Amino acid sequence: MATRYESKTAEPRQQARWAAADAFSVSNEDTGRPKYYVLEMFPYPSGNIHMGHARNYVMGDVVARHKRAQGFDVLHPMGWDAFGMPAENAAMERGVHPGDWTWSNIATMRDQLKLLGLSLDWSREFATCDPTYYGKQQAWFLELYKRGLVYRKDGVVNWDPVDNTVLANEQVIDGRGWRSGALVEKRKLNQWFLRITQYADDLIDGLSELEGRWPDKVRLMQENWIGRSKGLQMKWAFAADAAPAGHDAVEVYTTRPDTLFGASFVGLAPDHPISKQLAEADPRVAAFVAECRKGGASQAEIEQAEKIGWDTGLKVVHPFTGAEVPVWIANFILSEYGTGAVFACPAHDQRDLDFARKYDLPVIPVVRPEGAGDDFAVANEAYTGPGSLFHSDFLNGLDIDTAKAEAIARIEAAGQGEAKTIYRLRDWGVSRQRYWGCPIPIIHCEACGPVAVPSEQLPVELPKDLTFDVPGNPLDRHPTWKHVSCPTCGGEARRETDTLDTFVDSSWYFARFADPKADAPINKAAASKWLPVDQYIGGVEHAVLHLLYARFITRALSDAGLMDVKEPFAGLFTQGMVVHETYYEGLEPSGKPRWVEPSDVRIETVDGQRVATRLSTGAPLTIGDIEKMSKSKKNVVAPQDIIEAYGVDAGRLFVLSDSPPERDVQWSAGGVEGASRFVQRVWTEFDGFDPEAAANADVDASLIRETHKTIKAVSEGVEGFRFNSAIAKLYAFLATLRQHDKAGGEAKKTALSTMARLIAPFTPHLAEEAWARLGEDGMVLDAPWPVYDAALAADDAVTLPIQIGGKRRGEVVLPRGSDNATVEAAALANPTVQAYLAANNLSVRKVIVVPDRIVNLVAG
RNA sequence: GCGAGCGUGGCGAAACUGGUAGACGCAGCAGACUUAAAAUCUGCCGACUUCGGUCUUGCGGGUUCGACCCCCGCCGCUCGCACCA
Repeated sequence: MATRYESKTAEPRQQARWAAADAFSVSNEDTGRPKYYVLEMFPYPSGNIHMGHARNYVMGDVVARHKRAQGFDVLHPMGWDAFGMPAENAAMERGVHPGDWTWSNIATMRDQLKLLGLSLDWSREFATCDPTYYGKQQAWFLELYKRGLVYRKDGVVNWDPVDNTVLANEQVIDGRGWRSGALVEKRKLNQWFLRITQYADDLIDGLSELEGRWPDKVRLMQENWIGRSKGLQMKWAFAADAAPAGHDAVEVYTTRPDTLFGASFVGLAPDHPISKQLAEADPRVAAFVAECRKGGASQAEIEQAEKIGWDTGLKVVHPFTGAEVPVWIANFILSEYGTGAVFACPAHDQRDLDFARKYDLPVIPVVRPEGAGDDFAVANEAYTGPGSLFHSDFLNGLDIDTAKAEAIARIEAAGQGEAKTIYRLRDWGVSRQRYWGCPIPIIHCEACGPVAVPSEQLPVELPKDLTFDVPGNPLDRHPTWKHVSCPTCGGEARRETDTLDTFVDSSWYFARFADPKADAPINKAAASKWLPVDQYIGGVEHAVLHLLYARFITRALSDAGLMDVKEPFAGLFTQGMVVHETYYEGLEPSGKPRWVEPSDVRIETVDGQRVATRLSTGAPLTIGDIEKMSKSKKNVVAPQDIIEAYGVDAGRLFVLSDSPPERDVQWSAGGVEGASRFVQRVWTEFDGFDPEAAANADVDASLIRETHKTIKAVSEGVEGFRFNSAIAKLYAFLATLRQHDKAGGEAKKTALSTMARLIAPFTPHLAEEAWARLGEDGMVLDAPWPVYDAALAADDAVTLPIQIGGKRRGEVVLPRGSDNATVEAAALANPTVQAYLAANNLSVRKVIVVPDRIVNLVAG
């Protein structure tokens, strides 16, 4: 009688074996084996491991275990992205110290994570809030400071009024703070910046090397974010005697110098220095500028906003024709982009056209599509397509690219401007007015200015004795911490009280994992062994945040000689979320649904409809949308509960089996039960295996074929990140094994041994138990990945579908590799085919044979 | 508005470079075992059908011996950027 598989005892037993063998610690010494670095985006210690984490880390674990079986030295570390606002919020709400709160969360989550049976090298674990980590960050920060990549400036910054701190451009989503969701305000502050724009070209150009190993989507998002455009920066001189004081020209930027002959006005941003100067002199201009600022901030408003303008009465001179062109102030011109001023060619730019139509300004087409005549005109839609120049003097007849080059050449020759590449990307503002972050290692001295903290004084540690009862930066309020003497002159000085954006912490942690205890920020030799990360796995939400910052910092640190790698992540996979149906029992008076937890819900099918009832009260429930698991909607399923009920392996299997990894997976109780059944059945196969049972030649041949087909399919599934397909093949292979449950001999044993090794990345505990039950040596963990043999997988006979005119009408079974003439003869002789042809009065005109696949009869 | 992606049974999905659409799982139905239920096992499970078949991958067209796959035009959904000159 077969025994039941007890995950509750088996899983801890196997985890203990791995721990006793220290199975996942990996050495920095050269072993002669190739290296493979698998990394999942490390978690913020928010309190508990949730399903999204679990899916992320299980995917990484599948890759890590598979690569190990393939003979690689696999580095698979784990750490904690431990600085951040929630810790300070907890301090304010509950009076706990952010550090205590964070470290206790880490302890909880580490235990939860260990339940998942991940092949992690825990000896390399660290948290970014540990001075042994952030002190090294301060060291390299100062290195970049020395090299001019860190600077301080007054600037208009994004201010999050809820978190009371500054945000970088990347951290403002739809005008709101990425974390708090509060509407972001503009403030003028003195801030520290990292010169990411210096790497703009390199960051774009590097993307092409990642083709194929990074999702196209992410590469494109980064490219768009950096937003490189090539164009012309040029001066439009004011007409004689008409210049405003202190200005002799308006400097504009354009990507369409080819359309210069179509210029009908020059536009200034409301914040342009000339606009401001005019506003000071004329209250009507001031009123107009104020009108432009009103409502400007939010996206929806910008979209709706009508174009408005103010004719300054000033005129500038066209560089080619000498004609006078009016200067307008317009609300749609951005002061932060380019020079904050443009020349407008309404015929070939929709915004300019909308504006020109409203204010009745000339619209002169200068590019016409192929075939259009001299009368080509635009109505209310600007022409932005390809074509050739006309109405344009010396540019007439040229195509757009040639005309651009020619216009630029003429302007440059005349000394009126030059070709220029500009970027949408701004420097990265890294100052945060918060306590729980890495202190910026700078001391401000009245006499000497900002001075780097000397290296022997690093790390600059955070003080512990603070109060969090008032808003604002607690560091700044600390009675003594900021008062220091100047390292240069010894005079009275003040520490920088801003801390670094936490995205700085996560911009180099992957390099620190190479040797987390190194004296240098990065152990160059160890980093050279392991980096780049071969497979990085995480959510798409970091496409232009973390992933861009990390690429920048890696380049900067390499240029500073701290490491030797430019591109940190050779392969990237962005995984989908874990989502769950929501349930609610009526609405609150406020109109919000009264959410009910899934554990309190029973789903039945009544008359083909899914009906939800509340278990505890029997009340009928409404089934809501399928959404990302979140506490507020109560649609959360905790990994620990699943492990308790079904075991880790069933949970691991389910999060990977139901959807492709890049897509969201919908959690369902039924789904995980199915996975749990699979675990049981696999065990039953191994447990019931009788090594003494007699072999059977026919069964052996088909088992061997299926074994090899499965090896191929599962290997390809794992390598191609199609875990769901790989798992489906494993289910199918189990069905095959079950069909031959009485079989014995070598073929059956090989099939089972292969099964154990193929399931090992997904259900490692079960695989170990099965391996041991089979009497194999050692751990399946160290067993080599099965090798596919095409010859053994090949069927002797193939079933060829017979199509007539592309529709399947019958089939014929023939030996594999039959020649076309044989196939053709067999198809034509097929009784079903003959009957069909006769019934429809058709005769065969042509026969197409795809060897071993299909035969198609063209009939008429 | 611009850019990218997606659309296949009741549901999640599969189909490798154009070659038997719906593998595998969930839900459902029927049966076996059981005093009964659960568990387990076996079978069925796209739609229509006069049981011969016919239709079927969002809609309309095209290319091809053959299209979920390639091309053109629509419709719908999701994501990213958003007055970037």
